Amino acid sequence: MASALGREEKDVFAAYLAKNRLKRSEQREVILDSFLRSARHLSVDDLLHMVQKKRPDIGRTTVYRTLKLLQAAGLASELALDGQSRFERDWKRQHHDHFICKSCGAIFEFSSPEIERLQDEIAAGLGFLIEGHRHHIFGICRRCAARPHRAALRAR
Amino acid sequence: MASALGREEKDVFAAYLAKNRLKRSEQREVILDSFLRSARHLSVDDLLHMVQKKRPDIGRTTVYRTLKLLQAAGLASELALDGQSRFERDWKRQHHDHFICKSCGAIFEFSSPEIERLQDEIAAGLGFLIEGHRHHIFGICRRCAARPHRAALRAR
DNA sequence: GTTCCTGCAAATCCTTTGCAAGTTC
DNA sequence: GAACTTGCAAAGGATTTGCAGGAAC
Repeated sequence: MASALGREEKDVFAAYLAKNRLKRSEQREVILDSFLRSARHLSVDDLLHMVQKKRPDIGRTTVYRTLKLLQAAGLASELALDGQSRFERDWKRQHHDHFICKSCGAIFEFSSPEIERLQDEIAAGLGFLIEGHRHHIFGICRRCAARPHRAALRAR
Repeated sequence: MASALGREEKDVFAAYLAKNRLKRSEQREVILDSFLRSARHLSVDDLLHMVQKKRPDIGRTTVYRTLKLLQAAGLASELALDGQSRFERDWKRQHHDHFICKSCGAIFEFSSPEIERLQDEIAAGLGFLIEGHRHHIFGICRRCAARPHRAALRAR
């Protein structure tokens, strides 16, 4: 099973490395594998911990560096959240944006072709060439809204 | 003229301080005044420099602290951009979002009631209570698009 | 007088970089 | 062997905090 998981992405990464005359390494393989198995929206620390369960000697620096490569290869995308970045799989995923719960920190995804279209129209009106966008909605998720005490507590 | 500029905002700030048993100070006045005169979307450094033209002894820490107060008073809002925050006036301004030119760094504003409405609908469908949102569009502005050399240069 | 402010220096937090040693090709 | 990687420690940059002295109320 392990070998089938994210096979396509592993191939893409291998091709990316080859094309750029970079080398494979066990660290990079372990990091990519952990990344592919992970829940979405992980922080560098989340990923580091997963990775270190398999190879405790892999350092944080290497995780940072490998995440950069994954982004360059089109496999990961970064979510710049406040002070800390989070990363999610990006290979062949449709574009989407995020709701972020201020109470529990959970991140939900949404997408709206209509919003995208409106965006494009507005940009076109300004002569602006869109390269990307980030649309974050902050609030309280359904679950936290249903538990006022805990929600209030976590929000500090 | 100076006294008329942002009179309402100055009153709001004075009221905020009073209500919270905080004290006025010349530093806070100079900082608010500079903030009100400024172009939009200034960084802490931009504001610090403006402030120090009038009072070179005012420190960066005080600017940070005063910006927090201005936000709490509803006079300023923060734009968390990548590594560096920017601040803009927020008193009685209609909500808007931002285009950011990756080439020259310029920030343009836009707003779309339609997008807001779609957002609200999507959130409602998820049982999510919206508290706010940030919608940033990145790309190349009309001016930079018209000057390919300079644009390419600045983009590094 | 008490409480709040200020500026400095030091501390944080996240992320990047320099470098010597180890790997991959 | 040449070129690339790694992990550590140190550096970076933005922002916050501890604290002693100074203002405001």
